[in-house]
Amino acid sequence: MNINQATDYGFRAVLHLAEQAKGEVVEAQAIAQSQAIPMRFLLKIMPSLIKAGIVRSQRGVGGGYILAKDPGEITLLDVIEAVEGPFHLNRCLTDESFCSKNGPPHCKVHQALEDIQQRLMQDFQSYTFAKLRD
Amino acid sequence: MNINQATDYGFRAVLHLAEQAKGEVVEAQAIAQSQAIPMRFLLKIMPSLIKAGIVRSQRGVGGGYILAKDPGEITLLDVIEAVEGPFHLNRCLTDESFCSKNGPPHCKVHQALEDIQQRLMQDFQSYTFAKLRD
DNA sequence: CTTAAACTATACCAAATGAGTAAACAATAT
DNA sequence: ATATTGTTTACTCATTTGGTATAGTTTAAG
Repeated sequence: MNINQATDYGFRAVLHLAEQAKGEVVEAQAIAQSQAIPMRFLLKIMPSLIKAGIVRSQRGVGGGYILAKDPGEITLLDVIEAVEGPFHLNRCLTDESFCSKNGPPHCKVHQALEDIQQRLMQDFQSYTFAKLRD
Repeated sequence: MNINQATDYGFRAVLHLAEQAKGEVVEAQAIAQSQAIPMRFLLKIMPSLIKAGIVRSQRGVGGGYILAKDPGEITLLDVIEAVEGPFHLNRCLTDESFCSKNGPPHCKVHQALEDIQQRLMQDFQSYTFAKLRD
């Protein structure tokens, strides 16, 4: 029941980019050092942020990373789902077949978890990197 | 970022006990069958519910499990913490040394996660098994 | 048009966790 | 005494986690 390390590093990488002057490209090395993220590991995480449309990259000399959209448009949930995939609190919410009481009506536990999950996702969504940066 | 299977089984085991007439002792076999929980696995989970003061057990012929307190006094959070241990959304909230930006003032991400975690815990706490049972 | 500085894609690895099984043990009602 | 029921501990196997390594691709600059 916790956010994994890759996602945590993702948060900090995006936050670092959000703190730059607009248009500033930052190389992996700089992100890794300033955020205390193992360089190689960061390089493995970045592509998922790119695929999710959160970050853009530039290769070659003078290359690096830059946000693909305004920090106000990027939320904690975006980064979580970019790195970890679709958000689910319980595997019975991922795949009905895991629910020992599946088939409508769902069991009470299932229903409660679904509601809690929805509120939690909204909470994660309410934090943009513009908000976090300030 | 999800609740593990043991905890999910814990929820359903406690719910099953909450659905019994007051004073009714239910044997592991019956819980396992009615909730589709592997018997041996259930037997391994129950002691943590007992240590947490949620359930009591009775050994020997005619033994089994019974809630140690009123279903209205047992919350989803109680079961989660009984089975998984203390609740933390991020390892930097468990152990400061994991936070790349530790030392006050905490980084913005840390602060946000702390707030989200607190609301999530309150949400889990707001579901009692009396509520779930009905 | 070569080169060095970046990122990308795979593959690999050790340790931890997850999900479940097994066997020997302890308590208790009859 | 004994069969029944929970307890404890250990074991197993697969997956995930967190991280490293290596070979490759893109590109600015000389």
